[in-house]
Amino acid sequence: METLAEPETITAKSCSKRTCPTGMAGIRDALYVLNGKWKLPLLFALTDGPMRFKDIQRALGDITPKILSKELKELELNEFVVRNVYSTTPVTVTYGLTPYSESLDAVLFALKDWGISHRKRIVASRKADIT
Amino acid sequence: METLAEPETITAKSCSKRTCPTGMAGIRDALYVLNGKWKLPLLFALTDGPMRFKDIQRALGDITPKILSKELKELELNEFVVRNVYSTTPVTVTYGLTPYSESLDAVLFALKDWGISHRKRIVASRKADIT
DNA sequence: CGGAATCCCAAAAGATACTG
DNA sequence: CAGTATCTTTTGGGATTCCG
Repeated sequence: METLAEPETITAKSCSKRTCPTGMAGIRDALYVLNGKWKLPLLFALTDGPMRFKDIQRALGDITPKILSKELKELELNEFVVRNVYSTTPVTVTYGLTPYSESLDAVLFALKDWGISHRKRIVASRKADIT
Repeated sequence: METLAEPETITAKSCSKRTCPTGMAGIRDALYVLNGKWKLPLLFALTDGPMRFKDIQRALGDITPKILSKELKELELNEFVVRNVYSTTPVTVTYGLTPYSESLDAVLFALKDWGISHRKRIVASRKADIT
């Protein structure tokens, strides 16, 4: 996995129109790195502090070790996550967020808040259907 | 496609810990509705106003009509998009954003901004590699 | 133009088992 | 515990063709 798609040179410094190439490219770049079913939930789970492999697995519910391992590696590659190994017996490994990962906070929170309020809306409209 | 995953009843009203079940569920709910490669770019593209099918296709680059059609239907189902039909000959169809879709603005902007600055970071570090 | 229909493929994700 | 290895399934997405 690479860290980013080919860098289509972007010239504009800022964009008034929201669909300007830069804006669209921004969306796509972000999605390119945060793709898949697990990366955002994973990052969110780690915001409380480093966790061990098995604990992450439990926190995310039904992710298999294979997938989890792969996702963690990709997050490491993109410098969102650090892997720490402790020489206990048996060995202990934790995964924690990097300082750079904090740059994603706005995205994470916006997404979380929206998800929560969206669910409320859906639930409310379902009740209305019944009534 | 349904509009939301099964409504695991959430009790907590607010969360101090970021990884509390509600927060995690929020992320997953959001991702459930905004999944795939195209939904966010699509919503972003429409923020400048309604567009016709073919124009959307061009704006997104290489999306095929089949996929575009499917994605638009899902966005319609979730009340982010409205389909407008004009009885011209041949018929004209436009897709526009609903008021509810504005609730996604924070997500869209956060994602776009992050993507832009992330690219800058990558490009800068590549130059550093060369130097 | 605005799609639907059909066929096809690669990649993502899951199940299961196994190892140091 | 912290993963790896294999295998299988799913599904997202693309190519092409065709129709009103």
